[in-house]
Amino acid sequence: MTVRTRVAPSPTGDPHVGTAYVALFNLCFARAHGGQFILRIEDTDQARSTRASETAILDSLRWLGLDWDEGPDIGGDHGPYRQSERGTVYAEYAQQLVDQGKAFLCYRRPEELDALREERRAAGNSSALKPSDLALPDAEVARRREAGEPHVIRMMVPEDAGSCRIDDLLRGSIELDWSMVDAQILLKSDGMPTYHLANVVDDHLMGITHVIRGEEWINSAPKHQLLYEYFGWEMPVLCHLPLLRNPDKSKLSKRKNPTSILYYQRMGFLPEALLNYLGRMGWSMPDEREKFTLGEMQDAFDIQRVSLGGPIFDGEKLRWLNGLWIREELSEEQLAERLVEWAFNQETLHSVLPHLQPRIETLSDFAPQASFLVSGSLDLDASLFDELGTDREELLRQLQFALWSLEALSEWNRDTVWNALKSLADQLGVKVRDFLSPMFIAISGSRASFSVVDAMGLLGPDMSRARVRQAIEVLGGVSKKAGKRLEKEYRSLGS
RNA sequence: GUCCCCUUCGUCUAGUGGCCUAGGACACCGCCCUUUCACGGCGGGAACAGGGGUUCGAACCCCCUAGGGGACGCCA
Repeated sequence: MTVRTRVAPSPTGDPHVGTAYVALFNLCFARAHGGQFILRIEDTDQARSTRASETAILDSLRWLGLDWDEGPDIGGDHGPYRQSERGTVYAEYAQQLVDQGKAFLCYRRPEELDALREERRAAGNSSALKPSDLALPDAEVARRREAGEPHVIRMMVPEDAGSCRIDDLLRGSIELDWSMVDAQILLKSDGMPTYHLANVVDDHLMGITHVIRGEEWINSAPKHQLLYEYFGWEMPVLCHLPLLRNPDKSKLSKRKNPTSILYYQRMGFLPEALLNYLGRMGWSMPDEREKFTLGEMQDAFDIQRVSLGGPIFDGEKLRWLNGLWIREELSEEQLAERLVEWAFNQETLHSVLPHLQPRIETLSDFAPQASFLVSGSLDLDASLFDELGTDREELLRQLQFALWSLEALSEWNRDTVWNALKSLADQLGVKVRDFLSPMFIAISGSRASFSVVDAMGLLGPDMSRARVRQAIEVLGGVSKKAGKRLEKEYRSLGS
């Protein structure tokens, strides 16, 4: 048995807890059956894939204590999609399907696709585009080819009514209508495969027998099954895990909840406890014990004990569990080591001292002034903001805009943060100084602190964003309606 | 809008037809321990979404309704 987890680095490089969640279950399933667990980076989007985001997620998984097997070499290391050589392998498979009439070249332009989808949706049906919808007169195809217009390769899909049966390890058989399945692009115009093609080809070449992934993939299972049929390969067993949710039950997203593993690390959670908590999401030990190690989970693992209701990732119990680990599993010696490792080490001190040495008069000034750097959520008081003399609505607007602009940053350091905030302040016509003062409070909890952008650089993206989010809450929050209005205004800023 | 998945205390869950007047954990409340606060101990309130079947018997099986979620990209 061989199972794998596909890891898609996020555009901002945040290693997502959902990734760790799926990886954990894959690992336990594989190990419980004496099989192999492979990790595979999946990112065929050249525009956003970076080596840094790959490293970030891999490091985070390692920090959690997850380990994986090497897996067969099917060409290139874990960043194969950026190597043109590897790209052609997928192109060859796609071409093979074209030759067999199971895929076709498509010269449609993006605007045409939009129009076609809108038309279908207006007619009251799904927006799945079929081969017949996409067909162009031969002459037009020839014209576009001659003109050197880009094309993609799409897969053929059934056009008539009927349904496709998918077997799921947990849900039994699922019937999905073919009408929902569009002529999926297999090879993009840049020659890179889409996830769907890469997924099937890789899994086959790597001898994957079981695919355990998030529920969000159920709807594309027919495409994958069809591809296996087209290639004449054996289909792996599918298993769809429930999705981790925000407290409002929507799919766990960083807009509503901290989702980055780095955030939890920074918050001072032990990797064992976080992993333990993830193991309690939708799963339970046969004896219902709350605290267990990865090893214990592996040994007791039974995929059938996964419950299907989407669990809400809610930090309260995680905190309790983390406390339990600190109290019961760590000796005083070990706890001291953890603290040093976490923040109280030479390196961290050295990154802070340049900012604080000029500002302290006694050594005892240090801790109070640096405390916000090693705190989780701050004890923020709304009245601090009031002293600024800006009304709350305007403060909320500025903080929300700042948050959005910080959320969009793919690289995080004092300069990128400063550039983002500076240009935002300019666009809003606010003096940087005035714009930054509420940020000071949000980040440090006080009006007097060293440079807020330096502080954000030290705090890192997750904690900084969380602090801004917290400030917004303390100031009364942004209502759904106001949020929409602000979003519109924010979007118009750039143009 | 269309299709799919899901539905036990506020939250995480146990439960796979009789052991269920539904068990545990977090959170909450009360008491005890204690120079404070935590920790710990003891106790309390709190749920089978609704309606129909099937069955001697249904939280568990079937159907309908409702609610929630997901998917519908040259993202993964």
